[in-house]
Parts: sequence; structure tokens; C-alpha cells
Amino acid sequence: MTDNGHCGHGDGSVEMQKMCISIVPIFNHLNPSEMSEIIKHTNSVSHPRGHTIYHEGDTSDGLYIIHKGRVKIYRLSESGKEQLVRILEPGDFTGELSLFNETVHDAYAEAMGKVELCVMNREDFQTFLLKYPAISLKVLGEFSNRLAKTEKQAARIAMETTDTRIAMYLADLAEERNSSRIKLPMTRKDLASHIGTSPETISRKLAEFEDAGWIRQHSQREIEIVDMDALLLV
Amino acid sequence: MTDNGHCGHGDGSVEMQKMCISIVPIFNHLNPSEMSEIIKHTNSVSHPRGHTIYHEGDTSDGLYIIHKGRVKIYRLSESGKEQLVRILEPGDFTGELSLFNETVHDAYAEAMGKVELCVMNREDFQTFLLKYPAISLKVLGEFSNRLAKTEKQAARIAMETTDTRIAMYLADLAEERNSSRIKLPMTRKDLASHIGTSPETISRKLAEFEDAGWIRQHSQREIEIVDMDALLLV
DNA sequence: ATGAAACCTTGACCCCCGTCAAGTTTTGGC
DNA sequence: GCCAAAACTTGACGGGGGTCAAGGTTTCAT
Repeated sequence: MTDNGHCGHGDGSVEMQKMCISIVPIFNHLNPSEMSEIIKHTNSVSHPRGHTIYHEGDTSDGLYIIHKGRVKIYRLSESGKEQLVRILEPGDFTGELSLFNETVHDAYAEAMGKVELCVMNREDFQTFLLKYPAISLKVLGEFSNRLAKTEKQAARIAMETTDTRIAMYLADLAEERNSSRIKLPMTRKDLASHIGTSPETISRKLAEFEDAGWIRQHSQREIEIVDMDALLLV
Repeated sequence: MTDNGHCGHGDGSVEMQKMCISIVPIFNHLNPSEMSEIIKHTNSVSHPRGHTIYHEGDTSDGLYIIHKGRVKIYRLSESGKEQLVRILEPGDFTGELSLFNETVHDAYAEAMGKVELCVMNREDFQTFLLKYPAISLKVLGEFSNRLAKTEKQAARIAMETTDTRIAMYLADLAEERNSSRIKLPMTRKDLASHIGTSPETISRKLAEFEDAGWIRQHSQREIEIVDMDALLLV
């Protein structure tokens, strides 16, 4: 189990848990009475910045739903290097992998700032899946999205040059946010580990892109894409 | 839709389809009458070696269950290079990604030899998921396995050296087959694209491993692991 | 507000490995 | 069983980018 230094337990009013459930795509299609049934089976937990929510090797506590704040999921490679897998935002959930396999977690979850979560235990979640099959379809949809995204990511790291990966990351982010001015959601170090390069290379490539007139770096985290077409030609 | 040169349709006796369903983990827990209900909603299809079963950009036909033969799933990167995602064997299924997202396929499926499949259309499959929620749990389990495997793969390609990736691939294969003598399931080219390197590098590294006394190459595809511990130390 | 810790940038070095090429072996369709 | 096509091996070469180092900047806990 996670070594909980001091994570607030049970400070969850029904009000807060209600919000928690109602913002999650996998539950928010249910009717009010079904929702309150589910709410009864969740607990609120809060973690301070930097706190580990679960460890590789932990057995599954259950399903974690992010209510406020952001959570970083990463894994350690066999040689001990950290790779950032993804960042969870409010409405996202995690903990699922070990929910269905009876295996231990194979990744780490860490609070990137103060985080509030709703937690549902494994058995209750599985019960709800059987009772309300529509939830399963939602979760299946979410899984298949994630699988597609992860496979795409793996293909990119395997086949594209570093320039291309960085350019595509920026392009994806811009598309996701619907804006050519974007704010990087993480440090160079984390970004580097996510796309399979080094922080130094990121700095250098971004400087190159700026010299070429494709982007403008307004601050370390703020980037404006000036010429998307050129950027995507590598 | 896929350009079907000549793939046998409807040559599926009920007998054959029954076998098809009964070997698939996602269905084989059902009782006989439920199974025959499902069998009624599947069609048999066969494809010759090299034939494309579905294309990137195809809309989903449904769920494909491999009955005989092997199927190679690959994707083309933005820059046009091929990456092998995975190889399907009898009992595996595919086509799922677009089943839940209403999106087009983002990968290719190709018959590696003569292949026999059972196909179920999208609507029928979703109906069965709602009718028999236990199937959903099975599919969720399968998805979460695959997600875990793909994330692990992405982390490896991102963080490990080429030597390590090749060594780990061999080690994984040996563990999967429970034998230190393994037969590579694919060509050097496909293996290279799978683990993010070039065929030449694979040849060279395997030669190095053999020189170091860690493996023995009995033939191009037959490899015996002599010193697993040394191999995993890179 | 302030100092320490974390983060970012830039330079120098150099090695890993991708690419091209040419010769050899294996595969599989007839 | 044959022969063309595909797959594999080995060599040579060069550049992309990882690593180490040093100095500047931002962040954040107190």
C-alpha cells in the first residue's frame, strides 16, 4: 500500500462526491438515483503536491477518479529511467489496469499539485459494471481511445526523428486546445521522457524551430505556433 | 471497404464457427445455448497470404476473431514507415478500436499466411455486450492487458538502448513460450519495426550476443538463450 | 520576501546506429 | 524440386542526438 504521509480521508461531503461522479464521462450518463447509489460507494481523498498516490507493485485499491488537480502517471524502465505515460486531469480516471487483471500496478501515480480524488473499490466497481452494462461500454470506449493513443505514441517514438516527434507533440497540443498559442503542461524533463529524448535536445530543437520562424517562445512554457505547415514538414 | 480479391465467404459450416467461438476467451465462458446464439451472428471468412483484411481509413466492419493462421497488425507512421504493432494468433481478436469509437481503423491487418476468421458485425457485438455483461468484463480484461503491454513497449522504445530492447524481446519471448530455445515469429524487418530499430542492427546485435556467448543462433529464426542473466544485463 | 532547489539553456564531445551497398542464404509458389 | 523474390549478413560511412558540464532563470516553501 501507498505510504500515506497525510492525505485527507473522509473530508468528502456528499456534495463533493456528487460533483466528482457527475463530471466523469463513464458515470454522468446515469440517472440521479443510480448516481446516488454509486456516490454511496465512493470515498474522497486528497493528496499534497508530490505525493505518490500509488506505487508500482501496489495491489489495486480500486478506481481513482480525479476531481481537482492533476496527476502524473509514469513508469520506471527496467534500467531505472522514468517515463511519463500521461497526465490526468479532472474527470479522468486511473487504477484500471490492475482492476481487471488482479495484478499489481505497473506504474506510479503522483500528485502534480494538490489533488482531490474519489476512490471506489474494486469489488464495488465490478458490481456496478455488471449491474449497469452501459458503464462497461463507456469504459470500453475510454480504453480503446487510450489504446489507440498509446499505440500511436509507440509508433512515433519507434519510427520518427526527434524533430518530428517534438513538432507533432506541439501540433497535437494545439489541436487539442484549439489554439495556436499553447502552454506546455509539464517540464522539459517530463516532456523529454514522454517523447523519448533528452531535455537538452528539447531546448535545442525548440530554439531551432524559433530560428526557422515556425514558433515563438513567449516564455519557457508558452509557445505560439506561427507556421504549422512548415512545422509538420519536420 | 477492403478490396477483397478472393476471400472465401460463407464457406463456414456451423461446425467451424462453433469452434471459432469456443476457442475465444471472451466467449468461451458462456453456456452452450448462449454460444449458439452468438454463432448465428458470425460469418466465416478466409484470406490468402499477404491479403489485407482491413485498411487504415476503412470504417469498421465489426469484430474479427482469428480461427486459423496469423494476422499482422501494423500502422504507417506519419512519414510513411511501417511499424508492426502486434501479431494475432488463433483466439485473438481485432477490429475493436473502431468498434467503440465510431472512428475509422487507424491500422492495417494483413494475413501472414492463409487465415480463417469469424466476423461479427458491430451492432450485434454491442448488443451481446449489453445482454451478457460478463463478456464486457472479459473484453475489458483483454483491453487492459493490451494497454499495459503497449505502454510497456512504448516506455522501452523511449528509454532503453537498442541492445536492451533486443535482449528484452528475446527474454519476453522465452518466458512466454517457457523455453530458452525460441523461434522468432517474424522477419528481421518486422522485428526491427516493432522494437524501433533497423534489420541490419538486429543482425549485428544478435551476432554480438552470440560472440559474447549469451545466445546461439541455430538458424535464422531459431535462437537458443544460453545465458539469460548476462543477456539482461545488456 | 528570500534563498535553496529545481529547471532551463548552451557548448563541446563523440559514439551509437541508421543508411547505402553488395554478396549470400532462405523462402515459397509453380 | 526450381528459380525468382524476399530475407539476411557484413562492411563502410556519417550525422543525429545523448551525455557531461557550467552558468543563468524560475519556482516554491518558509
